[in-house]
Amino acid sequence: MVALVKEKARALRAAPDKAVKARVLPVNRILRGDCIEMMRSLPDASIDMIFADPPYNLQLGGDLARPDGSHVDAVTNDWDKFSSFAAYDTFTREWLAEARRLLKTDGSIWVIGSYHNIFRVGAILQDMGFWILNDIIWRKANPMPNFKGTRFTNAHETLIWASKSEKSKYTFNYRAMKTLNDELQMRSDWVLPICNGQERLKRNGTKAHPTQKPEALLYRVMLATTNKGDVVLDPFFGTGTTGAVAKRLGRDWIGCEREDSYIEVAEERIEMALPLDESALATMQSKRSAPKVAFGALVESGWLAPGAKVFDKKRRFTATVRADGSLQAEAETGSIHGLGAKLQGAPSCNGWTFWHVEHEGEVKPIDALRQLYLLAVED
Amino acid sequence: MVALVKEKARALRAAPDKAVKARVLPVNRILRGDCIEMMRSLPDASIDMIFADPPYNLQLGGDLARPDGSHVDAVTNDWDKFSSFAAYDTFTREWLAEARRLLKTDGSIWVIGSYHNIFRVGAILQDMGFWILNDIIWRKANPMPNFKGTRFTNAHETLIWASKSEKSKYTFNYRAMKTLNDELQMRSDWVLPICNGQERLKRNGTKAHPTQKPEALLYRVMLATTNKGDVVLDPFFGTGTTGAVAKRLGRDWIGCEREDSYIEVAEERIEMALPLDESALATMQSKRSAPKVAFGALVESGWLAPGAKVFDKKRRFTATVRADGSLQAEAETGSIHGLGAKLQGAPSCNGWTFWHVEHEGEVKPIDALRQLYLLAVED
DNA sequence: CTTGCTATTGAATCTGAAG
DNA sequence: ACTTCAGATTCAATAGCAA
Repeated sequence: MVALVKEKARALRAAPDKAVKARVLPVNRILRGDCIEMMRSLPDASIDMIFADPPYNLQLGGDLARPDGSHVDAVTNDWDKFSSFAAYDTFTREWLAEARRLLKTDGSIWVIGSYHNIFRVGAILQDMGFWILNDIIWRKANPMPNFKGTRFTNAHETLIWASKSEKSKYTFNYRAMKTLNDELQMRSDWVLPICNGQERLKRNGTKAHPTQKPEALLYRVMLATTNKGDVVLDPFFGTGTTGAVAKRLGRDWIGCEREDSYIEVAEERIEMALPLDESALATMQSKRSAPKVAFGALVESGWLAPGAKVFDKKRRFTATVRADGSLQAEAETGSIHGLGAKLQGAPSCNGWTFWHVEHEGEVKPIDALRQLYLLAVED
Repeated sequence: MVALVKEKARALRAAPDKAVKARVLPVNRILRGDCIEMMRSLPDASIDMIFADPPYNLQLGGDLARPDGSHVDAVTNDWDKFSSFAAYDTFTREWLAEARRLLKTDGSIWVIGSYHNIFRVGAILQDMGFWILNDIIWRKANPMPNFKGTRFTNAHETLIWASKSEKSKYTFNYRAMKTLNDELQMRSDWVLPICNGQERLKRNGTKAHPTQKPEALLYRVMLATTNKGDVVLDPFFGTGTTGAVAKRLGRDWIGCEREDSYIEVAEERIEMALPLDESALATMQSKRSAPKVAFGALVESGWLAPGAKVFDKKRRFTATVRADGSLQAEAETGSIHGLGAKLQGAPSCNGWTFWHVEHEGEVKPIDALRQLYLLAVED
């Protein structure tokens, strides 16, 4: 078994294309069984992102009744019972160790929980060398009230997003998140409704799973921290929200699940999920991934003549464009960035937005010329 | 010393009236020195509530500059430096052990932190036998942005509220909280602005303390979980927000603080604090903010599928919805507002009223979908 | 006195590819 | 593993000053 796993890992590193991935990884399938054992069958460093919704260890007391006398359907399943915090910690370390082995160097992991378990999970993540990137608050738009009036209404859950290590070059689709949030940076608190209505899966008229997560939550997680074609693993698959959203978003997925009844519901659900087509899947790209244009290219191709004057917005500084794309301001010379930084006495400067020109009677940053150049060069 | 402490504890249990309390407890005073040593001088089971704002162990890297080149004034104080997680844990266990000894059987403790430290604090609290009652999210109305676009904006801090044990008959003023929240149960997420403006204490023109907490936060904590005349201890007193609010609410307080400069500011501040009348309370506690709806939220939650077509009223322009909530019209992409403006050649555009969809056989502005979404999401 | 513009600032684990 | 350098990147609130 171990030899097989190693061979698979080699294959994956050697040629990570689609066919190879499908051959060495059981992609888009549910692995039936204990998640730790199932993870052991997968090769090292093969997973891009892990989403985990482990048991919360809720420690509920007796039955809970609403003020009208009706019974509250609490999470009382065996899988949520642990004899002690120590037992829960052992369980957590075991599945996280496998998760860590499976993650690629630049991969990241999400874990969701409540105050019952999330502090233990977070501390263990840190102890194991994961690097916390954010803690995210899912603020429930419609939480269950605190019927007895003994505490604050528990109206949120916490997600931890962590990279495999401090050095990981993790995926974060900043532009897509900013777009999704009406052109403001996406914050660490997310307002989303809980999973109910049509979305809530039923079996024989009752809820198929006690803690089904809303697809909107997974949608945001996956859009933010994976790319198309990435492999997402969910060790506690349940009714397959992760798989359904992954399929819609063009990501590959692997799920681990013990309970036959959940697997059955999940398979049916994912079967029915429709993948989005290419154009709908596209997201706003960050400038970082855009093709680079050297300032010199604008000079070469005549968008800006050598000898032209550029200046900062307040016209405190003026410089002359030289034939090689460098700038000169009195005795100082340098690149658009370097000279801008030098003149301001700043550690760095984005010359594209710092320097301006007069173009068609208007003052514009030279970045505007770059945009025009790019449009002209395309096709 | 130990004998004296025991005698004090006896006196306190025997006759816990005001005069005795003042004789055996250094009430309404700042204890100058290391918090663990200072706590050792106080008698067992003498404190009703502890509010602690310990160092967060931020582990910051190098300098950080804003996009405009200005410098971010980070927390670089020695008191926030620890050599490792293990060292931080040891420190945490030590001060929490004293805190636990000082707490009355039915007392409770609040600890505030960020993802850097709060998971460790929470796990240690549980290991020591404290019983977590809620984790509370302080959603900052005006957090510092993520200047480099590398993560989600860190827009909240976490508070843990725990009783001394599972059996504690802790104080929770349910009615007061409900009144404060417009007759709705107070939730576990609190929207409050950060401490700035007039409230932010200055010394020689610069902030007196790098991490001063807003009084509104302490106000809610104390109003919810203490009664008038209770003794509140703050082991990390800083500039004395806890003391100022305690005085205004008619609670007694004890603070521990090492730094002379903080003590000086705190003493002056508390001296000036006046008991506040009830009517002022309503204005200083901000109501729950109506969450704004981003167009992306409609996409995430399935009200509008990626790939759907939107168009202006006269159907001059058509665009396709993409996965991140951006729109695409031929070669152009952008947000609902930005693309609307671009296509019309207008300086700006309200995308909510400009773009329309077909919904239930009718053409409606997408704003109508937003209204439906809000109705569905409201409590 | 009001309105509008600009500058400042807040618990921050804050770049990445090429050489 | 190191350095170098192009160049990407910010939201809300408050204070101060000008009009």
